[in-house]
Amino acid sequence: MNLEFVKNKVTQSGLKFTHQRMVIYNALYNAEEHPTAELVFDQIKLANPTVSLGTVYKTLDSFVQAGIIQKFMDQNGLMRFDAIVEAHSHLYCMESHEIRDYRNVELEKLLNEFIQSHPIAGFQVDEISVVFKGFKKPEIFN
Amino acid sequence: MNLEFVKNKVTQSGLKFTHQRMVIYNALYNAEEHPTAELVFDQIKLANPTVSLGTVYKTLDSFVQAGIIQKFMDQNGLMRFDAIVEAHSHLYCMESHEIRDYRNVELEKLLNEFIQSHPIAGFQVDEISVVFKGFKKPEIFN
DNA sequence: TCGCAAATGATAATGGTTATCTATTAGAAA
DNA sequence: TTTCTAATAGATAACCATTATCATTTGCGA
Repeated sequence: MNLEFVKNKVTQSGLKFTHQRMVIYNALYNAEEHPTAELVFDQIKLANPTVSLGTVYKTLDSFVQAGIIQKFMDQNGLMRFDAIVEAHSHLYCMESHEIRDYRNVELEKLLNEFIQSHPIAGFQVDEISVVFKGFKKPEIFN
Repeated sequence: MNLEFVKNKVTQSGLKFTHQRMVIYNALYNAEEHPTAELVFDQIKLANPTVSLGTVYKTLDSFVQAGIIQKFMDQNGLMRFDAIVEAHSHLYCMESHEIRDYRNVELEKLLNEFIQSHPIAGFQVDEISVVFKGFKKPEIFN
């Protein structure tokens, strides 16, 4: 992971660049799934035993405020974080509760066109998020 | 509200019919928004002061297990309940945090066709839920 | 009407998240 | 480089929606 890249990410929004922020951004950026604060904490604590869980929470929240990461609530009420800021949909496995990204420009186009041509009375749509619920086929999903 | 309708709803899935279940189903069925357990509790407690919050939680959960209502997690990590079991999308107001139903058969058709023609490798989709995030126009939305 | 499994009510426990408060530190200014 | 200060980190307690526990009550089939 490029230190300069992370430093720029953190600094660009006026946040001070600290070791903790470096490590936490890094862990999130490299995570396969959409980790909770606790999962990020577990990921970094071996190499950084002095970083506290509270700092992980606060740091992730700072990143969200700064717009360099996203967060969302999963079906179990856990806050999950995501280094990808672009709009995207999710796959949710109802068995394993895993959550993966799903991006498809055709789908985005389809939805945008739909909402353009079918405006909702009394409501202005800024963002459309789709969750595909189902079951992963284990042999391929990992 | 028709007592027989509620009684059938509750009984059809093998649940015993109690006063509490009558009152709780009723409150949910007539709710405009998608209430939390606590909101349902507030709704019924004046007329039913002996019903406990724990019972509301347990009862709503029984209904979900029985398939006669739905539940979902909102963006703030609150569990919300919904008497409408048919698949439908939601409007989420980022200002007031209100959640409303949105049903559109064209949209459902569009999404089903999309997923038919664009199967996701390693994942079997059973349900598609869409959240339109934006802002309500107060004069119309209520 | 009886008997019992299911449901209720009261209460405590859980656990993810947030708040608080003191010590530390990044980064601007001198 | 040194100094200064607001921002940040760490430790800890508090919060609060939800769940678990358990004794009591009750719907409903026999």
